[in-house]
Amino acid sequence: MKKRGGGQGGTTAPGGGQDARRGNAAKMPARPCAARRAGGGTVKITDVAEAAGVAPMTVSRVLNTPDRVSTATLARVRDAIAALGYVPNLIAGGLSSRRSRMVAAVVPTIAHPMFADMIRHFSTLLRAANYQVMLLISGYEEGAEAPLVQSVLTRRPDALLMTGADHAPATRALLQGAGIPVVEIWDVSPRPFDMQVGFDHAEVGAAVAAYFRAQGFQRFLSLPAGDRRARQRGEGFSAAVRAAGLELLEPPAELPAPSTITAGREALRAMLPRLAFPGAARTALFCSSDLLAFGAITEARLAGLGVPAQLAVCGFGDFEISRASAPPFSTVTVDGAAIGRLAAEALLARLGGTDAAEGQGPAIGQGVAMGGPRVKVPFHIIHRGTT
Amino acid sequence: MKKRGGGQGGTTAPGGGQDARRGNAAKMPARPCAARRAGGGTVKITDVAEAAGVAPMTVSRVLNTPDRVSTATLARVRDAIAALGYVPNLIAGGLSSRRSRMVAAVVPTIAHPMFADMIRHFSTLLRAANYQVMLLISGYEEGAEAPLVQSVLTRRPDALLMTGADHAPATRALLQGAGIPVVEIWDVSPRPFDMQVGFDHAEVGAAVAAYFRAQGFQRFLSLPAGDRRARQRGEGFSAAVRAAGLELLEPPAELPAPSTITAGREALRAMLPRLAFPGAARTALFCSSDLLAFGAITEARLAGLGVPAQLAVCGFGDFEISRASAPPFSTVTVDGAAIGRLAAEALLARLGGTDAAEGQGPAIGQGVAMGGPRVKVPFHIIHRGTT
DNA sequence: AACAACCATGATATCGCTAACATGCGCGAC
DNA sequence: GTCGCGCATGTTAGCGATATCATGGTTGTT
Repeated sequence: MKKRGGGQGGTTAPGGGQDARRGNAAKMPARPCAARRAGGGTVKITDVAEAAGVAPMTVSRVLNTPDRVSTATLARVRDAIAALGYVPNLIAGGLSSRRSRMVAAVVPTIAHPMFADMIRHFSTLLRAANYQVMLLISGYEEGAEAPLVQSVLTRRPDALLMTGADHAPATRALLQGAGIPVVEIWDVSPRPFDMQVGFDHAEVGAAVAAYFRAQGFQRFLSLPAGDRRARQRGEGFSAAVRAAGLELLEPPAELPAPSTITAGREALRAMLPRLAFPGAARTALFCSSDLLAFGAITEARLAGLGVPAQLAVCGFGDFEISRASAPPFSTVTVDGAAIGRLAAEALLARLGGTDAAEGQGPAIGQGVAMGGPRVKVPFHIIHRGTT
Repeated sequence: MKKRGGGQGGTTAPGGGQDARRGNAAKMPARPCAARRAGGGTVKITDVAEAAGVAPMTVSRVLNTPDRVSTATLARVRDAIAALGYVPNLIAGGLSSRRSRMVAAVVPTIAHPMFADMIRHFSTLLRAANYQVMLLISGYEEGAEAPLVQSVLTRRPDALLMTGADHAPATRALLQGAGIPVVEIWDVSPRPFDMQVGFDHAEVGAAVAAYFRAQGFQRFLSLPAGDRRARQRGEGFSAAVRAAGLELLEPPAELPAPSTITAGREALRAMLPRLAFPGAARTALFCSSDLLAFGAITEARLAGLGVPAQLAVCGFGDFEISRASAPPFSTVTVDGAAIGRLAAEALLARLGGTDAAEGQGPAIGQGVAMGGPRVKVPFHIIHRGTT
């Protein structure tokens, strides 16, 4: 009673026949706003049904399974929808159908170009299948994930994308309870929670070490940022160097996460005494991020250190700056777009293909074979002038 | 009937008394997963109510207005919630209460550090008031906004943040119909849709021009990226130069949006013939983004052009690279964090303060006076070595 | 001592939409 | 001609929570 009287915004519509106005609205398709306001609330499916002279269920079909509605009815209902400016209420629809048509994506940061790329491709594919992506930024703190996941599960996403493969027991329990498809990206682990699309970060470090060794370097340094996967890359590098019995410089204090140019500069400055003395051997530096690498190169040149003559540098991420700064520097590239795409395809396959409204066959067969639940995407070292 | 038999995932629970199992669950708080699975579906509020021996409404109160529940009941219900691993269904709650506890934020890109900053602060404040932020990436295409807004309105956000102040009529109609608070950020316009927190981009350009003129420059160049607000900044700069009757070089073909380092390099390379000939006058360059500025500086130095001796450069955005590259370059800074914060406070004020669950007084009086609906945040030119 | 005011809790009726089943109609097959 | 099948549409009954009003017990007040 009172409920219906006051609109959402708290405004009260002056007295007047609702039904009469709605009847009018159907004949005046040019004034959606007027129609909207007249009702004192928002337009709902029954209003459209009434205007089009059909049952609400038919309107629902027009929106969700238009091919099961006759052409004439379809047109009539669509006209009514346009005339009234009807915007479906997915909250109600979701409650009824038990599908939210929403996929949540948890990433540590959006500032990282590679994550931005991944998300873009992931969203595009899901949107084409009629899912909306809800993006959640978790940061790099370890304990922040579970509350975030709990809060998003509250909205009953149909599927979940998580960054990283190691989760707190609390998080795992939540995911288990939710019973929805989950894809972990950007990392692989021996014990995936559900599906995975990523790569082994330690392998990246090892590959960079091998790459440097093949060029005859005898002295190595690793600068990893403070997050878990950056440390894994650094550790893979250091382990390979140690295994080969070569010299590994001890890095300065731990760097922040996410990485910054400034951190790279400061770390390199701290290392200068061991890099720039007369007769120092060439050193091969691996940075866990291109931002660190750019900072290190900047500082090295300011200090008069030859790059790559005295210090060779390889970054990670293939950010634009690695290509576009002078000189361009070597880095490791991972196809972030592919990760986003593969993750989306993996989820869509589990969700039962694309939506009927846009259906062009199942999402599988797109040229990608999701053999198992675990997909490793390749990475490559790009040789530029700094190695 | 059939509905209740099969769970969400399509699995069927083997025969067995549900009620008996649930009774057990209440006595075995250590096994939430078992409890969850036993029901054949997800745990709902009635399950918790039964386990705690109260009415569903009381459980709802525990979750939403805990101060209206007696201490003893509170504890009992909370135990039951933990024991069953209950995750509230906000889809159902939202339908009933007509509040989604969700605020949608539409931004053109998340790659831009300033947007990332804004969003972070915006989200933090809203989350503290028990709202979730749904982030939507619109890109820089003009027509993409309306469909995006329509699709998000489908989820009935309680409020909306939009980037920019100029929207297509279709978008405005949608917003009007939604009847929710809207804050436009990152720009101000003479005719705000609802609330605004931003600054005048043309003023930025004009200020940079004045700054250069004060240093005696006679020759100017503007490199704006292809998006609307970047062009406004460029236009403000050019207009000021023209108004002063000074020389304004014609820039090369339009740059892309969002801006890149590479675009800055290429644009500067294209301009070299008019900048680097013998006896050329000093030129003052304003770039609509720090990425363009970095590219331009990089290319200028490669071409042997003295910076700032022959080419002075000022960027926009105060990205890390403007501070951390060598040399650091001049730029315009806007407090993105403040925009995010002010936008959040403006919305919260309209939404009626923070949620009761976390309530610590209204959001107003946080030290910021939202006088009118339109807040202009200041910008500053940061002088570094390149001007 | 009687009554109002208040507090904690419960019962009931939706919120707007869709799954599942029901209906009626047209059309081809035998 | 009649049966049966399939299509377009309608009817009914929730989805899981909360707004609102109702209830019974407790406290404070004159």
